[in-house]
Amino acid sequence: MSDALLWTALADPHRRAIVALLLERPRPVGEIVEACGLSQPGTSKHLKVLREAGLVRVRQDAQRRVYALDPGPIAELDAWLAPYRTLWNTSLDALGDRLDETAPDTSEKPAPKD
Amino acid sequence: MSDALLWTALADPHRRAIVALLLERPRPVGEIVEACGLSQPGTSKHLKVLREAGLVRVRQDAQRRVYALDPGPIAELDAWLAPYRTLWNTSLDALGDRLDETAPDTSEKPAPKD
DNA sequence: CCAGCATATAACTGTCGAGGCATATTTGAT
DNA sequence: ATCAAATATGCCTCGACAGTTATATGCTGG
Repeated sequence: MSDALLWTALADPHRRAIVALLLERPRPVGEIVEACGLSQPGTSKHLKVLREAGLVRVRQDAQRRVYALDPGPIAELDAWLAPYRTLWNTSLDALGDRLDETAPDTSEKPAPKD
Repeated sequence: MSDALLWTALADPHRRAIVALLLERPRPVGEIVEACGLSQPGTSKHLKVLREAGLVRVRQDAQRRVYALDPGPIAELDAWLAPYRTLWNTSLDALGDRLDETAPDTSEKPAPKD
């Protein structure tokens, strides 16, 4: 489908934070609310956007709704990225002076900031 | 810089189209205007957003301004994506055939922890 | 300097989305 | 049946942003 939903979903920093949270483990809404410091309805809305983008799925457990990450759409993102990856692999030398901006130790832990 | 600019820049479909155009080759503004079917000022505004996100650079050639893609920020996107890549390695390796990950010979930067 | 092309900026408008509060809905417990 | 807990939805406001037209800026040749 159109990846417009995917991009708009990930465009919001709160939603990226939620996605990062769910990368660690599935969580009920309450935990997510507390983690991202938003109101519960606001968080629910973000979760709805993420659901409609296919980024998360819900499992019902008593009154709780446990949200979990769905890797599919993120794989789509990776596919979108693929053509560009060749670009910086090949032109790494030419533009390398611009590329070494990030600290060399940023690839150790899966700790998405933001 | 903050990747918020990067995400918001790529959130717009016209801007993604421009980025795709510049992947093929650098282009002056006129070409981009014609390609994405927007007004010239509108296109210029999008280019400004892409510039401020670091996604494109400009080279002045007489009256023309030739825009070219800068792979740096897209590499940041790839870095953001990295933790999630492991996720679909484990769960659905059906689409995992494209994951050469970052090139193995990029000894310049320590390879993502695989 | 002047004319003309190519691009950027300004000012304005309409739309969309984020965030808040109040409320509805669903589920479990007593 | 009733109540409480957990989550979703409706309504509202406000600010951000895309897109337009008109105008300014910059560059080049004559």
